[in-house]
Order: sequence, then C-alpha cells, then structure tokens
Amino acid sequence: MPQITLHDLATKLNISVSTVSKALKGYSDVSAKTRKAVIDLAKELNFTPNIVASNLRTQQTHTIGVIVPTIVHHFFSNVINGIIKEAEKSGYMVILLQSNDNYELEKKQLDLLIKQQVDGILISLSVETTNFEHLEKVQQIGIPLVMYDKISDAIDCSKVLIDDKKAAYEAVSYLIRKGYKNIAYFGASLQAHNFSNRFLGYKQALEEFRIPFDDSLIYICENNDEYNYGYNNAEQLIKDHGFKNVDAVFAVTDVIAVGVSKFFNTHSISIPQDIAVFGFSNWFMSTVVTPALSTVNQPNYELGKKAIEILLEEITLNEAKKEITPQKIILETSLNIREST
Amino acid sequence: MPQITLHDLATKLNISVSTVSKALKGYSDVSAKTRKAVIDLAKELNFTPNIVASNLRTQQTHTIGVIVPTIVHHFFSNVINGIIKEAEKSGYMVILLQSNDNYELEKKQLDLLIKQQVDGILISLSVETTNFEHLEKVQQIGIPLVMYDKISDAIDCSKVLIDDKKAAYEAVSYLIRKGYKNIAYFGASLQAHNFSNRFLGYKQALEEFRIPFDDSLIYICENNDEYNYGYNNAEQLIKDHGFKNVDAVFAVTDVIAVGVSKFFNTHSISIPQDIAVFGFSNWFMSTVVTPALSTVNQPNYELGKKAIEILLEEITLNEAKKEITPQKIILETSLNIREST
DNA sequence: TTGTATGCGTTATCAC
DNA sequence: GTGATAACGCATACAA
Repeated sequence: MPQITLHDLATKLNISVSTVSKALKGYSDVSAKTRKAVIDLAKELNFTPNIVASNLRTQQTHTIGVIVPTIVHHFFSNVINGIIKEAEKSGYMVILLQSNDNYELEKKQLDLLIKQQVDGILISLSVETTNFEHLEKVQQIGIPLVMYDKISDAIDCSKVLIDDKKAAYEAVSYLIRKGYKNIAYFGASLQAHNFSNRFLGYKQALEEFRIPFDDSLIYICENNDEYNYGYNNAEQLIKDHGFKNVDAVFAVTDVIAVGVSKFFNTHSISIPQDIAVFGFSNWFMSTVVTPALSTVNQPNYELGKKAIEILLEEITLNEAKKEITPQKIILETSLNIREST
Repeated sequence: MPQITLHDLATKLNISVSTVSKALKGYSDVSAKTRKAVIDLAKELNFTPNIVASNLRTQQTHTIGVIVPTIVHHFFSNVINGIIKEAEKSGYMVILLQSNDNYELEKKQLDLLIKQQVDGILISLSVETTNFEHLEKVQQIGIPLVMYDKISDAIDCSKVLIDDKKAAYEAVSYLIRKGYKNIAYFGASLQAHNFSNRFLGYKQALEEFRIPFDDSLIYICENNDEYNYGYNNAEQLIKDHGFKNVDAVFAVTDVIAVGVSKFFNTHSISIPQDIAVFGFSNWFMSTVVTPALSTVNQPNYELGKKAIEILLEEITLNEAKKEITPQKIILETSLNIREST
C-alpha cells in the first residue's frame, strides 16, 4: 500500500510538484482551475501529506510532550484528560511520560522529548527535583515550556496552578470558625512545593485566630502510601493525644483523609462529633465515603486545559519568532463542606 | 541553538558524511581509528541525530498510538501506566488518545494515528463500535494492531484480555456456595463485549446450580454514571423485592458495587448479613469502603504490559517483512474475598 | 500563474 | 575503508 505523494499527483496532472503543493496549501498564486483539479484529484486518491517529511521541512512536529509524576491518580488523570482533549482540538498530539516522582527519570524524559523534537513541553515536577538545569536546557534550546501544579519559581516560564496556601488557610479557618481548636495537620513531604504551601496556610490560619502552633499535632507522610499513612497516623494520633484533646484533622489529600476516616470508623470514633476530618482535592470518592468528606475543591480538568492553552499560544509565538512573556495563572479553589466537619 | 548535524561532524573531521553516519551506527566497514574519532567528537559536541530526518528515511517513527475509552478510570489509568513504562524501556514513545466511548471519535483518531505514521496501534474499543472498517483500514495499510480489554472478534489481530465470563461465573458460584440464592445482577451495557460476557457468566453459574434465572433481578446501567446507578438501583431493588427476597448483589464494576454499598449503609441494610455485595476489578477503593468489598481481581498493569509487548514484537516482525500470527492472550483473574460477602 | 532548484538531515547504494 | 550521490516527501525562494 504505497502512500500517494505530491509527486504522484503532479505527474497525473502533468504539472509540477510545487504547484500541487501550493494548490493544496491554498496559496493565492495558483489559478482557480488548477487548484480545483489538484484538490479533486487529491480527494479522489485519498491523498494525505506525509507528515514526517513535512515535519522535517518545517521543523515542527505538531506534537507536545507531557510529563506527569503519576498517571494513576485521580487528580492527574483528570489533568491529562484536559490536556489531551484540548490539544486534539488544535491538531496536536500528546506524548505522555511518567516521571514516577523520580528526578533522574524526569531528566531523561526531558531529553527524550527534546530528541523527539516536540513543539512544546508541559511538566509537573517530581517531588525530588531540586536541581533545574534540565529545565533550563529545554528553554535554551528554545522549546516552549509550561509548568502545571508542581512548579518551581526557579524557572522563568509560564505556570498554571492553584494557591495551595490560600486553599489550606480557608479550610483550616473554616474549621476554627466552626469551633474546632485542636487541629492536627496530616501532611505530605514538605519538599514538595504544594504541600509546604498547604502547611503555611495551616499555620497562617492558626496564627490569625491566635491558636498556638503545636508541633505534636503535625504528622508527615514521606512515602507514597497515603491511605495507609492516614490510617496508621490516625491511630498514632489517638495514642499520642487521646481523642478528647484533638477535635479535627486537616489532611492535605483526600486519600489521606479517607485513610483517617477509615481508622476512626472502625474504632468507634465518630466523625465529626468526636473528631472532624477535612480533605483536599475533591476526589470522586470523597462524596462516597461515610460520612461524606469535606474537602477543598481543586480544578483538575480546567488546570490541564489552561496549561495546554498557554503552551499552544507560546508555540505560536515561538514559531513567529516573537517574544514569550511568561504568565502565572492561579486557578480558583473552593470549599466543599459535607458531613465530616 | 542550531543542532549539530552529521555534516558538521564530517567537516570538522574532514571526512565524509556517510562515513560519519556509518561510524556512529557501528558499521563494520569503518576503521577503528576514524570510528573512535567520530564517536569522541560526537560526544564532545553533544551530537544527537535528528530523529525526524531519520524517521523520514527509515519510515519508522518509534512512536505508538494508544486509544483508550476513558483516561479517568482506575482500570485504564493502570493499563496506560503499564503501556507507557514498557514502551519507554524499548525506546518507544506513546501518543495517547481518548475515544470517549464514541465511535466517530475513535474512527477519527485512528486516522490521526495513521497520518502520524505511528509504528503500531493499541486500542480498547469504544462501546459504540459495531462497525470495524476503520480497524480493517489500519491493517490494510500494514500497521500492526493489538486490541486490549475491549476487543472484537470481527478483527483478526492480537488481543489481550481477561475471561470475563469465567471471572463472573467464579464470583457468582462463590456466592451460591456461600448460601446466597437470590442474587441480583447489576450490569452495564450489554452492547459491550466485556459486560455481556459477565452476564453470561452470571447465568452459567445459576444454571449450573439449578437456580432459576429471574429477569426481575437484572438491572442494567446504560450511561456512565455508575456510582449513582448503583446507588439508585439498590433503592429500586429494595422497592421491587424487599430486602428479605434478595440476599446478594453481583455488580459488574466496583464503582457500581460501591454505590450499592453506600445505599445499603445509609439505609440500615447490613452487608453482608442482610445482603451481600460483590464487585469487579479490585479498585483501590474496594479495600477502603466499609465493609471492604469482595471483588474480582483483574490484572491491569499487566494487561497493558502484555499488550505493548506483543505489539512491539509485531512491529519488529513487520519491519522484517515477516508474517504476523495473531495471538489471543487471556490473563488470569482471581477472587478477593473480603467483608462484603 | 507555473515551474525549477534547492534544502531539511539521515541513510543506503555503489563506486573507488 | 572511504566518499560521492541519490533518495525519503515536502516546502519555498526565485526564475520564467
């Protein structure tokens, strides 16, 4: 099944390849008659241009690379969904790579994308990433780069994210206003930009309401097993403080919060009467668990969509050799108050 | 930042482009000395071959296309994960597309992948797909095609899947042996290959144990809102039969089962004392809900991994102009018995 | 308005 | 062992 080429069309019509090319690309300097002839024949023979040849010629691949720490994750899979759908609308294909939150892998994958000559790159950083040379390299080569969710201020590029600090602040403030005073913080690695900001939001709320910060109420999960971390540390929390001296848990992810709830549920500690639980992310499951989880509603599909939109704009600018002005987009979050608080 | 080319290396070394190319590709007819010189210089200048030019020349893109009905789904995101990780190991990049269970979109996306000249395609069919010309087209063009999970026997290509009928049969048999007799079936669209087979498995188990099939115990969800379907039809089930005349629910997905459980939990129907609940797929959440859900354990990462392995084999055969013999791989499932039965 | 010539960077064939 | 040359298919500056 040999593919039809411009050359084939040209010989059949007894005209030159360049005229055929121009006709198909709608250039003005082709007579209406020949244009029609070319287009008709192309349709008849089901001609599709060889995209690889075109790529070589134009130095564009109409392909973008996306790096994500984990695919199997309600938040990220929604982001990916947003990215892919929008990209397709604009005729771009998405190459998806998973860094596994591993710095070395992330670095290697950026190199792969560079070699692949993608037109642009979207990345959410691995937790481990503290060195940014690999990202600078992308920029030096001149490939538009946009970060989403897990970003770093060390790199001057466009970013799409939420205000983690503010979101956490609002959640914890809500708890305090509701009368909760001894609020445990169930966090994840402070090395990660998002989580350290959520921690700051927690502290800010305490400060503002003049509640002393109590270090013994802080629990940090350093690995990825959030559910069990939530479950086990809920147990530890009760051991450490008894359930009379703690009246709420603010968890930085819904999965942690669900783990916490599971422990309380199976140990006759009632939510929210004995202890309230607040999550983060509005995962589908948070409505499903009993009692339904109060949580921070975080836009995920929207985030992916916005990120790719900006990237595509920058790709366009880049191809027109115009200056790119990095922008930082902060998407709105809100609180979903349900039964657990 | 102009990329280094073979030509650059050649002029710097005062040798020809073809020699440089051969040296880098390890051809035997290059003296050890020049080979070393070339390789050293390439390393020094950080030369990376232009992959697009190479693609044009070799007619391979080292890219594979993956079509999935839904990305945001615990099962599929795990499959995707398996695919991507394995592909990367072999130096292949994955272009991911979501059909949204829409036939027209699926067709369009296959065309996109053809145009993109991917070396192979992995597809899980949309529920709507009953016409298979678009898949035949892929085969005619000569692009290796492998189906996973949602397959069709109408196309003669390799397939990787589980035995849905057997899995359902085993689950329902287990329930019957445990003493449950009035087992409701909570299914999804019978148009889908998987679900119709699960239904057959259900019926087979009843037959074998001489339990009469009761049409009024069959509930089918035609849309995608599985959770609410489970919840609402649990309600309907109780209305229709009362909870004395039904003692178990076999749901064809965990999400449905979780919806069912939620209804029972919030209406003082105890699981499994009043009614048992069995799910399908071993979603992470099935361990988390209370009571923990018994379910069919379905390999997901493995399925993706196996599918891409076969595809890569076929790509290799294809490039060597060798015959491809389609194979059908059935992966093993098992039962995870937990608290809900 | 149309055609010619050239280049994108790599690879493969075939002389030398 | 090395190099000149063509080819992959398309796009464009320039000539006619």
